[in-house]
Amino acid sequence: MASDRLARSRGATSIPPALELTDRQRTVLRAVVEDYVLTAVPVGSKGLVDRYRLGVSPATVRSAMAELEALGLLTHPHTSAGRVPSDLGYRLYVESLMREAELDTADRLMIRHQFSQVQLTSNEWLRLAAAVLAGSTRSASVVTPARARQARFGHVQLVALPDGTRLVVLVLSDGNVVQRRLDRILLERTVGAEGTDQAALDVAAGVLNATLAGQSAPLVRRRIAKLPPLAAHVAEVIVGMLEEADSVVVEEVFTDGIVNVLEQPEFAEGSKLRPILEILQRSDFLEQLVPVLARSGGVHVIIGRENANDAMHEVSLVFAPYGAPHQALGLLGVLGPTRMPYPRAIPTVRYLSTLMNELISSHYGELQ
Amino acid sequence: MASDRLARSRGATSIPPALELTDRQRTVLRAVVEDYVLTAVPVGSKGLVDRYRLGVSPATVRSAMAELEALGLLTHPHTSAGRVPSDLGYRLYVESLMREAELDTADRLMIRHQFSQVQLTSNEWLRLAAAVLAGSTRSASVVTPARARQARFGHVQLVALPDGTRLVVLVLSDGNVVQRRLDRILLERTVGAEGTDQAALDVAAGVLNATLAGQSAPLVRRRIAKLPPLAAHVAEVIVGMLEEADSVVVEEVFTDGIVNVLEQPEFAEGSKLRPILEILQRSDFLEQLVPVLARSGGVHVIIGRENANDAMHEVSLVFAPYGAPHQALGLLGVLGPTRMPYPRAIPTVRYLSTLMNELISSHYGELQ
DNA sequence: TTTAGCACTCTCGCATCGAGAGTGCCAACG
DNA sequence: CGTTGGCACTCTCGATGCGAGAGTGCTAAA
Repeated sequence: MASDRLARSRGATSIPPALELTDRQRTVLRAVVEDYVLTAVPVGSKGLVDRYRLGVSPATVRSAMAELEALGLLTHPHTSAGRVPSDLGYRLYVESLMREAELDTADRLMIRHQFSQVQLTSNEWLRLAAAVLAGSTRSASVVTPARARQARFGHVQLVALPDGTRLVVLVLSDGNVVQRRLDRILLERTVGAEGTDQAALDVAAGVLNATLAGQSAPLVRRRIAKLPPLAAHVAEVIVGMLEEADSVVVEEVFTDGIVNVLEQPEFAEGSKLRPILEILQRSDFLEQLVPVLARSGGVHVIIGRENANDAMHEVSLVFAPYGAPHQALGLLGVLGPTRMPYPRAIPTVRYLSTLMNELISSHYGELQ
Repeated sequence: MASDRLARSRGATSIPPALELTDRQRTVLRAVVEDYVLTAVPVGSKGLVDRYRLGVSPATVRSAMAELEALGLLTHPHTSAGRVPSDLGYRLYVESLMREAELDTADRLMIRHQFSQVQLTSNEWLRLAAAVLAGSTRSASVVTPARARQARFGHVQLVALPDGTRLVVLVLSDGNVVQRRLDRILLERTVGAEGTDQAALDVAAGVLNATLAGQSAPLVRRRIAKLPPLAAHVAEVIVGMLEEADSVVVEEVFTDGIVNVLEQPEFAEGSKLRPILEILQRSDFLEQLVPVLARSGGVHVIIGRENANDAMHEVSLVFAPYGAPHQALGLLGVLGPTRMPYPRAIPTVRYLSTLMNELISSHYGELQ
């Protein structure tokens, strides 16, 4: 049950199947992870016994720690420091040791209420999602708009503005709206100056709406030849708009809570948070995530070096897709130090993704 | 000529009118500022003479430095360190000592070319502006979309989508497009289920376009009573859309180059860049800037403690408005340490703001 | 199998110290 | 009289050394 909602991004660091721990080892590992996540200080045997009422002596804990270290689940910063979980240790913790801290009902209600206050189609919606994620997990959060993997024609409106410009407003089948201005000179060259008043535009829009519904860029292109001049000209523009929409996988990134990360002691040195800022500003990285998340839904956790990106050795991601299945896909998640409060982050990301799925499908109705 | 394009945000730290420097003092101050901006190391008399061929002995420079310090233009981190410009020193440098480093023609052409590649109405345009600013000045950059201070009705289209939803696509008179979904239940309650097909919507849109052109939210509201049911219902929604547009001063912030700031030695300690991140994420601060920039166009430079915000003692801003005069107003600029390459930043911000003005007015034509 | 004891190791904080950079002042010079 | 060289003085910075403290690993006993 844990494995279906969590997936590793690379097999390299997955847990060896033979890795079975004794009860004591499991208890100690759990305590070490939770203490270290809380305090950011390498944890020693003495303190652990004190704080977690383990009912055994420090010496016993020490030997358990040594075993866990031999298994690669804990590390030693140096001879005489406490233990710190390794990436593999976190992985094991996340997959089978952790007790998830679900959001309580009051939180859920409040979040739901906030979402009901803003328009689904506005960017405010995504900003809100980012703010909720960041606030609830005290990490940096990322949300990208939900987009169809292949843009399809939904509905077009052609608008003649009083200043003479002609506007194409295209509603994609995933509900997104894109617009583009028609070039005056090009327009006049193809159809002559006379035939582009609002009436003529309405006719053309009618033709396009009747013939292009649900078509992707290449299919629209194939129809162009059979259309009357004005409609054909607009259809060419529409092809461009669809192609542009296809070419962008992650068009915009909404982010919040960078300051949360800044406050973590591991990022006190400014240069350490460079990789995080880069992720948040460049969408390349998130784009790599899209296919992974699209394939299997649910929450994905990527811990430290499990990440292919070298710069992100000390960063963990907790991400989930959202959107309408087979229709539109967006990403949301949090990122912070590997020392992340997973028991909080995972349920929060999961809740938000299901909530947004739900809101989308109830608003859009049973959009074919 | 310098004073009309640069304005101080607060009079408190303005240069005393009686402050007249000898030629030597001016040369030394300029050299100190430029050396410190370059190296981030407090500059001593010896090195200054070596690097800037001042033609006098270190002792002479020392006495000039002492005079400048007495005038409040330089400071001493401690007894035995070199001199560092004070905020006032930077101010004087910016206003009368600096030789601006204009962008060369190749740069201008390249920038212009990049802008010609993207749609004016898309966010890509703003992202590009932010990227250019950040790249050219090696600071963090900020760009906000150009918005009318009061939203006015431009043109409306009502769209019946195949899935049954009804969409309001409103083009504001500043060229921005906003959209909202009509609530099905509310809609049926006011006009009955039958009268909302595309034909009926077209009629209503025609009525609205004929009566509401150029109207602001309160004026639209006054007309509602005289409209037929469907048009009246949509008009109410439009009032909401206009009011929402009015209520947001800075709706979105496009930013780039945070990593540039991160690389500056004064921000090596992570916590130092907190104020900068806050500006970039919260729009409150930028909103305060809007009225200042709107009143007098041109490039504004705010240096360190000239800024009312306490957290920004070590940060300088170089900002300019852009947009169509009396129509739409946006902000763009860079921010970095007070030790900023002003001779580069100021011309870049100025060029970009005039370029964007130009592009906007040529695209939008003579939009009354 | 668990526990207590103990020697050992390594970090961290603190104090010390000398080198180096830079200043301010003064007397001499053109 | 402005400029310059000389010189004593101050302060930071990095290296060094040292002791306290925390934590481990091992071993022998319960």
